Amino acid sequence: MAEELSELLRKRREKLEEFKKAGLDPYPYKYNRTHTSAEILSEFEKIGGEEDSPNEVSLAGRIIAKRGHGKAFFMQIVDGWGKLQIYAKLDILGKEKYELFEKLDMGDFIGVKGHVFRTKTKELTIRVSDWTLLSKSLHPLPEKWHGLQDKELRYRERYVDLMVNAETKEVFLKRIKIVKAIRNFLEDKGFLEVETPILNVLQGGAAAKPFKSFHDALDMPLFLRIAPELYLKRLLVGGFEKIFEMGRVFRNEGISYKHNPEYTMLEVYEAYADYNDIMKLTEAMVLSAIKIVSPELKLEFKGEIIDFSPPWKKIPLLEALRQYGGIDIEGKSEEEIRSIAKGKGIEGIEKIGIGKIINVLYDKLVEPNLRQPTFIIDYPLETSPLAKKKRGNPKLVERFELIIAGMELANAFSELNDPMDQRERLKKQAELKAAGDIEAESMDEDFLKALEYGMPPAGGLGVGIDRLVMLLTNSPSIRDVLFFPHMRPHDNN
RNA sequence: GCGCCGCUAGCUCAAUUGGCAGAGCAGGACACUCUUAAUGUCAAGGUUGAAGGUUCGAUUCCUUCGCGGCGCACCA
Repeated sequence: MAEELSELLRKRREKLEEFKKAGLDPYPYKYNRTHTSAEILSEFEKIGGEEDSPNEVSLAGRIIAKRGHGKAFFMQIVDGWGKLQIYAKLDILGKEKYELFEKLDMGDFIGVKGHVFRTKTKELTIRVSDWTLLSKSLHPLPEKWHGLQDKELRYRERYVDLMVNAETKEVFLKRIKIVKAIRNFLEDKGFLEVETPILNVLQGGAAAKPFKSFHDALDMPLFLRIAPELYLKRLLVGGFEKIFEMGRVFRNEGISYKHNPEYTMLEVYEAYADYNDIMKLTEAMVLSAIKIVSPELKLEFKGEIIDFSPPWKKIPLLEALRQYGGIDIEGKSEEEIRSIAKGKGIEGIEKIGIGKIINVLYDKLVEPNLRQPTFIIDYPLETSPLAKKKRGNPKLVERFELIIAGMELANAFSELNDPMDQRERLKKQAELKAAGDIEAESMDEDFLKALEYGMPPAGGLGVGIDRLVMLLTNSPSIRDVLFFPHMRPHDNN
């Protein structure tokens, strides 16, 4: 193995040995720092050109730049809060400590102690009186000017990407704030955060292909959840009136700029509310997150300006087909709609039902053209087995999706709570499943039993958190907002 | 799953028509006590993603495979 290491890796291992020989522990257990980089910058802001800080500080972090000058040395240290420059001098450290200091590599963690002063170029800097090795780095860092550019490496070795590309870290800090803003918004409104099973006996709550797993002791197959919906509704039955869950769901489907096999979904349920109430809630909640990154409610996404100023457009699906697709299917027979779809070049629709055809028409003709925030409302009954029929039109359901930049951000309905109706709809789903539709819902008798006990009228909402973060951070791919997006493994291990 | 593009030193990138594979940064040696993409001098660093083929000669042309990116399909 040792012979196969490149020059650079070998050199670093040699240095590790040199440090050990000099009596340094390359991996000590702890370090007492008095300040973070940000604390030093704010606390010693007023220090002038000629003076040193009255007290010594200590700082810990990673070396990200080295500038040697013979008998003096500058380095940049980065910690969790920012960067700070340090300055070491042979006179102060003494020959032995200074020569070891010179041997430090980019990427090594050190702790330094010293007074804070301001350099000729007005930069706050620690004058190092003592230093400690905290962790020896054995790999070279990427180029200091361009950083790590290769997308594959950035996703695979995210730790390096985070180390050297400040913009990457920014995106994830924003993600954390966005998630927090949404939690705060819901908690302020009296919603309680709950947790439900991820290992499911049945597949349900969405139209999607699940991942399969297996429980050895129980000797039974399990599915990773595709949505928490049916468990959250059981909680409505149990008496929780305002609840939400933010968590990972898993879908065994293709990967694209807006799809990852596991992603973070927010689901919200409110008793005694309908989809109109949920629409208002959704708008207010998303706006509370947008304010984190853009108080003026306008932002750029992939070169396009998205204006989030409320109120957002609200268009019935059939109306959207007229406006964006140039087709009018209102009151048309199934035959006529099929021929319209064929006329638009939609393939493979002979076997699917009329509701699905309308969905396909919508997906092809409308959704890509919806760039500004828009609620599409009132969907065909057939494709929404968990939503209540629309008041005054039983062919439709009370459902909306929030579309921004051609992406579905949210999906919500007036939740179906009629156990007889729900049983009929799940029966149809079970038939589809038996006929080979792997995305169809399962017949969930326990869920139906819960509904039979009585579930209050309620509105429910699902939000794709990753996609929201994409929009708010101008990230072109879902992989850019996931610390560790799914990647095929490489051969070499 | 299909199509197009990419893969060259640790990193960022060059390489003319198929003719000795190069630079910057990082790393090494030397010099340098306020630099900040520090600077100067010198030396080193490569199975060009993998395997095969065509050719006197392949980073370059062809085939297969791997990984990635983008688009399409599927989906949220």
